[in-house]
Amino acid sequence: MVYRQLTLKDIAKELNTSITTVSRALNDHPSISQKMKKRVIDLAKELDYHPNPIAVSLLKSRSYTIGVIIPEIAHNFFSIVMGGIEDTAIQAGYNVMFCLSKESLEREINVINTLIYSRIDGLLIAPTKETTSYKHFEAVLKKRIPLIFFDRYCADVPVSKVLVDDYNGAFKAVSHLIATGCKRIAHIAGPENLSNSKQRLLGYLDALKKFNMLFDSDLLINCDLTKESALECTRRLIGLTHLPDAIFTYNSSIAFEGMVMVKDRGLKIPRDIAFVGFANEPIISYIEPQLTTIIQPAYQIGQEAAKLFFDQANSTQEPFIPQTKILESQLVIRSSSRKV
Amino acid sequence: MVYRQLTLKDIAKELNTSITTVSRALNDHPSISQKMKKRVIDLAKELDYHPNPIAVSLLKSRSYTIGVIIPEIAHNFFSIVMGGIEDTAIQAGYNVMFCLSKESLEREINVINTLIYSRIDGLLIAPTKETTSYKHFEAVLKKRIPLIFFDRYCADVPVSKVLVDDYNGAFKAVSHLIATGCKRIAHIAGPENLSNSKQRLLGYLDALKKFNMLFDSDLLINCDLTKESALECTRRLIGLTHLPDAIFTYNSSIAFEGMVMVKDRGLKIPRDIAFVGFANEPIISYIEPQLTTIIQPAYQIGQEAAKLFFDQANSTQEPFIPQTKILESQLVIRSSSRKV
DNA sequence: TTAATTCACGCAAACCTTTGCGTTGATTAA
DNA sequence: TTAATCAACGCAAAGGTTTGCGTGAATTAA
Repeated sequence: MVYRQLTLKDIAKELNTSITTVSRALNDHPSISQKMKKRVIDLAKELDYHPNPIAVSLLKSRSYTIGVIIPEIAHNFFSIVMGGIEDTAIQAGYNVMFCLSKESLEREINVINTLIYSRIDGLLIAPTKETTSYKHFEAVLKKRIPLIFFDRYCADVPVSKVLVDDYNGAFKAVSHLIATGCKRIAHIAGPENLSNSKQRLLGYLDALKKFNMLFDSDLLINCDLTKESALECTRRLIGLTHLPDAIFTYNSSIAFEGMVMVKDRGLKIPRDIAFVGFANEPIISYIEPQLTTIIQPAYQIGQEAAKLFFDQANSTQEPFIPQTKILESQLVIRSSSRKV
Repeated sequence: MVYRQLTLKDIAKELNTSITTVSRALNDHPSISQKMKKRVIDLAKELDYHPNPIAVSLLKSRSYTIGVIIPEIAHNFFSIVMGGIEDTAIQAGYNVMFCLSKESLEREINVINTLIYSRIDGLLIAPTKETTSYKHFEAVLKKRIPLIFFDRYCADVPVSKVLVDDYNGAFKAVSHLIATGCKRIAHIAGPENLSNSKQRLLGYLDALKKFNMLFDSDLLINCDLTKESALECTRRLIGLTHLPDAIFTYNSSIAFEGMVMVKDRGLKIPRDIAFVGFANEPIISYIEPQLTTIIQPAYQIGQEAAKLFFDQANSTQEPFIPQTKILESQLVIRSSSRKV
C-alpha cells in the first residue's frame, strides 16, 4: 500500500471548496476573502500540508536544484565552500546536488551529464586540474543553464566566477618572506593549467621583481598535488647545492609534507628554511612550528557563488553579462617564517 | 526567453506519430513495430532526448532522490561513506541530497524536515551525538519513508542499519595491547549516548575481563570529540600518579592529539605509553610513530546503506522487517604500539 | 430602480510522462 | 467467405500545482 501525500485536493474537499481557492489562499493571492483565507491556512497548518515540489517544478519548468561539482571533498577548503553554498541555496528555496570530480576530467564530464539529465537549474563548479577541453561546458551553456566557476576557472568560458585574490595573496606571502630577510625563495607551484596556480605563480614572480631579486629557475617546481609529488618537490629543493632559505607552496598540504621532510633532515624552521603555505587545512595545526599561511574566505566564496547564480537566474538581461567577484585573501603570520 | 527542453511531443510531431508510440518505443514496450521503434530511437539519439525526470517523478509519485545526513564532512570516514552511497545510488538511477547535522540535534531536525518536504524516497542517517529524542524519526516513518542508520544508530527506532563491528574492533585493539605487555590500559571513550562509543567501551571492558585485568575507573574518560576535550582527557591521564602504559581512543583524531601532548611531555611512544586509535584519518600519517588503528570499511558501509534502502524500497513485505548488517573491522598494527 | 463595478470563487488548461483501454487493419482459422 | 485473432497504434486520464479567464453575487453609483 503506497502512502498518499496530502494534496490541495484533500484540503479543498474537507473545506467544500475548490483546489484553486486553496492554492490562492496559501499563496496569498489578492482575490480571496479574509475569512476563507484563514480557514484554509488554519487547516493546512493543522494537517501539516506542504506543496508537492515536484508538481511545482513540472509546472514552472524549474527543478529548484543546483548542481555543485568539486574536485575533492577531503580538502577542508572545499568542505567549507560547500557549506556556504548549501546554506545560501536552502535559504533561497533551492536544493543542492553535490558531485565529486576527483580531479578527473572524465569524471567531470560524466557528472555534468548526470546533472543535466536531472534538470538542474544551475551549475557551480571548480574544474579539475585536467580540465583543458571545454566542450562539456558548452553543452551546459547551450541548455541555458547558468554556469558559475568558483576558486578555479577556465579562461575561455565566458561565465560568472568568484575567485580568491590569488595573485595578491602570493604577492603578500613572498613580500613577507623578503621583508624577513629571505634571499633565495623557492616556490612549489600547483598544476600548470590550474588558474589559481598560475595567479599565485605570477604573484610570486612579481614580488621578486618588485624587490629586485633574481629569479632562479631551480627554485620553481610544479607539484601535481599528490603526497608523493610534494615530497619529491621538497627533496629536489633541499638537494640543491645552493639551498633555498624559504619555500612558498601552492597549498598548505604541500608545505606540511615539506616541513616534515625538512625537519627530518635536521634543518631548522624557520632558521634554515622558512615556510609559507596557502589556505588553512586542519593538518597545519598539527606541526611545529605553526605554518604561516594565506587564508581564504572559503565560506564566503560559497555564498557568493550561490548569489551569482541567483543573480543570473533572476536576470532578465539577454544575454547575461558575466560578473567576476574577487575576494581578498589574508596573510596570517605564524612561526614557520621569521620575524621582521 | 525560457529555453524549452526537448519533449516526447517534439519527437512525435517530427515523426508524425503519437506521444504514446514514442514513449513505448523508448521504453521497449511489446506492442510496437520494429520499424517504428528504430525510427524513434534513432531520432531520439540524434536529438539527445532524455525524459524529464520531474514528469516521471510526478507520475510515479517518487522523487528518485534519497537524503543523507552526516554529522561532519571534515571526517575522512564520512567523506568516504558518502562516496559509497553516491556511487551506489547513481548506479541505481537515484540522486542524493547530502546534509550536515554538525553534531547538532536541532540542525538534524531541521534538515530532516527540509528533506521530507523535498519528497525524498528514503533517508540514510548517522545521528548526532546529541540525538536522544526520536520524535523526528517517527515523522519520517509515519510518511512511510524508509529510514536507514549507518555507523551510528538509535536503539529505540526499529529500522535497518549497517554498522561496523565496533565491539570486536575494540576487543581486538585491547587484546593486542595486552599481548604486547601493557598492564594499565586507558580508554578515552566518545560521547556516552553514541551507539558506537558504547560498543567500543564494551569491547574494551570485556577484553580486560577476559585477560583477568582489573578495571580502573581512573583510566576511563569520555571525550566530546572537540580538540580541546581530547587534550583535556590526555592531560588527565598523564597527570595520574600511576601512569597508564597504553591509551586506546574512541577515534584516531583523539589519539593524534594525545600523541602530540605525550611527546611534548617527553614521554616515548610506545615505550612509555602505547596508542591505538579507531579509523584511518589522513592526519595519522603525519605523526611519528605511525598510529596503530582499527580500520573500518568506510566505502562499503556507504554501499551497504544504499543497498538496504533499495531492499526496503523494492520490498512488498508489509510491514518490512528491518535488517542489520555488521561489517568487520580490522586491526592494523603500526609503530605506536609495541611489538609482541 | 437600474446599470456599472467590484469581489470571491470555480473551470480548465498547462507542465511531461506513462499506461489501461479502445480502435483499426491485417492475418489466420474454420 | 465469415468469424476470430492479433499486431500496431492513438485517446485520454492521472499525477499536483498554478493561473488566465469566466461567472455569479454583492456592492456601489446614477
